[in-house]
Amino acid sequence: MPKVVPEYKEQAKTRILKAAKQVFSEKGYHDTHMEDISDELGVSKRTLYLYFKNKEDLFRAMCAEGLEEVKRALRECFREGGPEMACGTFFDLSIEEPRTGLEFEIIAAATRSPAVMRIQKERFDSEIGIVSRFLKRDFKKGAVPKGFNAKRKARIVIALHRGLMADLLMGARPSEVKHAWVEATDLIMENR
Amino acid sequence: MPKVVPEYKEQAKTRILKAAKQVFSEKGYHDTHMEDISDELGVSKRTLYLYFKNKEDLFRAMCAEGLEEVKRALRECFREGGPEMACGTFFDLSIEEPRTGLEFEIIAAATRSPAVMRIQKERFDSEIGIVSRFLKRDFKKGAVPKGFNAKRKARIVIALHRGLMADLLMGARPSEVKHAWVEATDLIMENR
Amino acid sequence: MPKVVPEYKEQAKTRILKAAKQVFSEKGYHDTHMEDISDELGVSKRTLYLYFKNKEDLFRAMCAEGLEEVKRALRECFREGGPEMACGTFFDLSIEEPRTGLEFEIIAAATRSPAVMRIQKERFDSEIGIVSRFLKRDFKKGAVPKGFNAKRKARIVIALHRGLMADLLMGARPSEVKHAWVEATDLIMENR
Amino acid sequence: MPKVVPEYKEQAKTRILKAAKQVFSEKGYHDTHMEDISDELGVSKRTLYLYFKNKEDLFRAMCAEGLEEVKRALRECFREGGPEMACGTFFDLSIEEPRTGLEFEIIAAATRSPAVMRIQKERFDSEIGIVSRFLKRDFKKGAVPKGFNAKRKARIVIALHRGLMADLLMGARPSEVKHAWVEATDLIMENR
DNA sequence: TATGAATGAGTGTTCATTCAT
DNA sequence: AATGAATGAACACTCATTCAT
Repeated sequence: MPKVVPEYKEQAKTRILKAAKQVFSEKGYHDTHMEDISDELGVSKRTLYLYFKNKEDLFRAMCAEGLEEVKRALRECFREGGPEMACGTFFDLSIEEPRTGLEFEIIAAATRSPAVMRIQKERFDSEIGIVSRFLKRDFKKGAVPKGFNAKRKARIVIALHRGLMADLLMGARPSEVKHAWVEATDLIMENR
Repeated sequence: MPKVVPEYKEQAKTRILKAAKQVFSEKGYHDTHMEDISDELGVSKRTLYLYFKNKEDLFRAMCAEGLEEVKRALRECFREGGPEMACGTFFDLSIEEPRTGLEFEIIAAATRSPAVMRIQKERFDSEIGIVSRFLKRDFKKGAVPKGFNAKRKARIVIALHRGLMADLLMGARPSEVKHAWVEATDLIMENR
Repeated sequence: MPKVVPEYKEQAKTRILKAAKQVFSEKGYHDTHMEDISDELGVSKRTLYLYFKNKEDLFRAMCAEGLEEVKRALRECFREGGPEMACGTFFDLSIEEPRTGLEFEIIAAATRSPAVMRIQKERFDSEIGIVSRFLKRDFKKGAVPKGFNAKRKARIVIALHRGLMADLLMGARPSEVKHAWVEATDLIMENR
Repeated sequence: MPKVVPEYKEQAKTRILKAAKQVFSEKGYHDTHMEDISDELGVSKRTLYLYFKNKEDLFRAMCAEGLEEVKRALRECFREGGPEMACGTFFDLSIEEPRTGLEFEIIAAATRSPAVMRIQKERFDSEIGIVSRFLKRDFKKGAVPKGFNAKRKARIVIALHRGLMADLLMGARPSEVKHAWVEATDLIMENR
């Protein structure tokens, strides 16, 4: 069974990360205790330390895990259909999942932890990279407008999305926010 | 003498809030200890409790204080010149001041503290309100385009700004970010 | 009252050190918990941390404190009377005080902690220094024997004493140990 | 096969004890974890528990094991040649092996554990017994001096040795320590 | 015989807060 | 108004030990 072990370990790690994300999202980093996470999983506190060196390590791993998720989601949205439609799907997806301040807490944490910063920077870059690649693809189909800069447009879209998520968190009406998003992405993408 | 006291108290509070903002920005809420703030001021820890009930109270007060600052800054920018120019000034102002994750931490904190939420929501609303009022004013000078919604545009601009600030925090090149901002605000404002 | 404070702090430290010595002697370093020490004093655990950085720091301070005590005791013994008599007094003093393994634990700890090592080395050197000074003085009164080396003799006496203390700890009969000590110091001091 | 098992068990135990001595010497009792010992051996932690009830049991066994070694070494030294020479050899042997505080830690531990105390007392008695037997033998060859007490002399020699080992541990120069040892044993043995 | 996974019980340390002056 | 001293409650983390295989 020696071959099974590493797989099992991976599974265990993944399960812990899922629970961690859940609890960190609910309570925030500092108000989340290792015990909260282990309780969520139904294991002992001690067990977490078999898989992660300490709380910070677990948090970092959770951040890194999130990176993959986002990439997947973005690719999914932009795979087919034009950019406007993709943006719409992307937004709808974003407001579906439970709204937490975790992303913003991570951004704040990044300014104080080089390790988190690295992960988060990579996340931003990935997001921009993925979106800009799709934009390039889509614009190649038509006439590329003068001065078109896919990466810049991607940055705008991603930043706007992040900013509007904060609006939602602060209780803005989803319909209003969505209208803003649609109007903005239309204007940005059309590049008339 | 009795009349002087309340004034003095206000002064003292203001000084504490300034120090608090400084330290909270540097270290974040949880890693900031009351002692750090009192040290920054050169007073005793105990003194802080003469002016604020507890740490959270102090933090809330600091958040509220920030609200006024932002309003002032926004009004300053939009007072004269068209929206494009105002946006430029606003952005330049934003990148001048030391970049910290405090704003994002507050957003995360707001999701867990109704009091902070209230303050932060008010802040968002104020920002949108101020910007939209200026937009209305400016557009009245010209022909108001069909479907023009000042508040929505304001929301977009403010959200985009917030999102791009995160880019800067994560180490994006200021020139790139500024280009994105200029391109986006142009597209959004022109509404062609 | 500002001048009183440092004195008070010294007093508090001293009281803590006394309690610490008591408990460390009884239970040994690792089985002594900070709470045991604070309980002994009737203060809160937290208070100890106002005066000492951590457990190790407290232990080190206690070791250093012991150094002074030993010096005092040795000087007292050798002040008057010839070396034989001094040795007798010294020994009697040693078996009076409660027998604990603390000294040996410190020796062991010294091999793993440079800070403790430094203190303990200083202790050994002081002991040898004090005894050798007295030996020199006493031998000057008579004819100094050929090849007389006060420091070496001092080292022998101190080492022997240390070794015999272990015998006592292991339950050797005090009278037997004292006889051994007297015979040995006689032989070593007479230098016939 | 059934006959082989007990032998194998003994071998395994011996191997564990050797590793234990190694690690306990390096790190001391409390800073040695069962895992350190199993790592040293390349087996699993759990395996240790097949041979020893618990950590303390393992430590006790290691102490007892040391007893035999010391006896062997002492007998070896004193077997031939006069006492002075034996002492020289004994000392040289002592400074050869890696110097650790383990012996002193055991002495300290003995004051708190009756089981360790018993072992250590036996060790002290054995040492004294062996040396005194040799002294008796050697002195019988010549004229036994008046008041000669072999056991007492043995106690002195052993205690002095122990005391000087501490000097070495604290960084005293080996040559100085050896000179002290030679001078002292000469004086003690000659009994002029 | 041997072990990977899991844990219960416990410790040092921290911090916001209060007491007495 | 201001503070030095003190603390209670809490948390991250550790380690010897056992379960199930």
